[in-house]
Amino acid sequence: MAEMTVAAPSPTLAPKGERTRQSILDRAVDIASLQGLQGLTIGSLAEELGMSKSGLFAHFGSKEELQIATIEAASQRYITEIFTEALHEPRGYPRLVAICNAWLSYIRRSVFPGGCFFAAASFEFDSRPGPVRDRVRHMMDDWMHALERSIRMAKDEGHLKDDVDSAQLAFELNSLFFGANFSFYLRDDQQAIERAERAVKTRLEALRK
Amino acid sequence: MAEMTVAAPSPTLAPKGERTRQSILDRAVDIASLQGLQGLTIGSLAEELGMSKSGLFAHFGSKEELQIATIEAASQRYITEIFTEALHEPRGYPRLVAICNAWLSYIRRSVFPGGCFFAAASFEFDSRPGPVRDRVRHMMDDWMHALERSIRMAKDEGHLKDDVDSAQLAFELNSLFFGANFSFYLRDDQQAIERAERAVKTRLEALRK
DNA sequence: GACTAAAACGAACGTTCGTACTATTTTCTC
DNA sequence: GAGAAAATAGTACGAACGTTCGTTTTAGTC
Repeated sequence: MAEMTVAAPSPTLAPKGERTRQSILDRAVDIASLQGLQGLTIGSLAEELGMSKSGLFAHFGSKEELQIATIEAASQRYITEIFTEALHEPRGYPRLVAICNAWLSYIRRSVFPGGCFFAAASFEFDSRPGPVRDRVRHMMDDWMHALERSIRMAKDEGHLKDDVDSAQLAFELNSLFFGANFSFYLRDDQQAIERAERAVKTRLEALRK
Repeated sequence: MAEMTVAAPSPTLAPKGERTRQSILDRAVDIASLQGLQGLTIGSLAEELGMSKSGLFAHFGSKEELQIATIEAASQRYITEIFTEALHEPRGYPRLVAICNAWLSYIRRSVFPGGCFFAAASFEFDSRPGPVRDRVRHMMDDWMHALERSIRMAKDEGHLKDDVDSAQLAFELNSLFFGANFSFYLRDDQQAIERAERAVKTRLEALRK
């Protein structure tokens, strides 16, 4: 067969393996958000990508490593979605509101096709000790701390009352986010996001200085 | 071997099959709360109960039927735990508070060893169409409606402000419950339940008439 | 363009999955 | 306590699981 390298696939700088790995994980994240991290299987993932089980498997070495890499890939998507735009807002109250809105928008737009990857993973692995649970937990600890930090900044900027308990408020906001996910995806409640918006707004304004 | 029916196993009136079925489901509910409804397998369930796969299988006819029966069994435990005592409280505000406290107590006591069965099932099946999702959804619709009803009763009794939106408040309370489950089981946050209690109390008292 | 290393494949492993069928044991009823 | 009915066990099945291995193809380097 003639060698007709018509055009380089694209001016990608990363080596082939890295590119494939990324495309595997992109798909893995979507599947896991629909079927769970347990329901994510190597065979069906390979089939969807049109590659062999063994070829795919070689990238990770074990199912557990695939799950962990999938969590890592999902983190990146999550962080991008929730923080990227919000960080353009001035620190304090505006940024906090932006984060809340970004979260609810992320649900409405189904950034993960099966709903928030981490809400699902949290409830799937909350009682299954092991490296996968550890990673999910670590990610959620990071997220909660980031949320607390943005609340603390709003206090520091003098936007929220001084006696606001950051961890308490972060707990409440996160609960509303997960509640929105629940009502939106399981109950098909189109009002779920408005409800969460309203609750967030009411709560924040009550604590405003 | 001599027939030594020393004592009737117990003065049970239900036929054998029914008794076995119930003991299977009791165990199935616990396993599913830990491993998920997907992770609940017939083989391991049979082994734990010391019976054959086929013998167990015959009770249900399919894995899907086992899952549905497990959901049904979990509903009963749920309803008992959340409502039985609370219904002794006078209708209105006291009963609403009792339901909230029962929910949080149900988490603290790990009534299901892996955390709330329905929180887990909701996030596991929210995007997986089929009879199992339908049952989970139906159960959760019932639960939310029951919660709304108890809020409406509190309004009718004149305990809550007239402009309280029952569906909105039910959404917020349920979100806090799920949030407590999340923080308690995934993050091992011992304060999770107090936080939820505090948030519930603050919210309810703000709406009190 | 040749050489090397990385990447992907194909086939097979042992195990477990859910399910089907038949035989045996146990329970219930008269 | 005999007979019918229900419950359980045993065995087998095809498919899918995660994983291993040896081979072949591809990509990157001089």
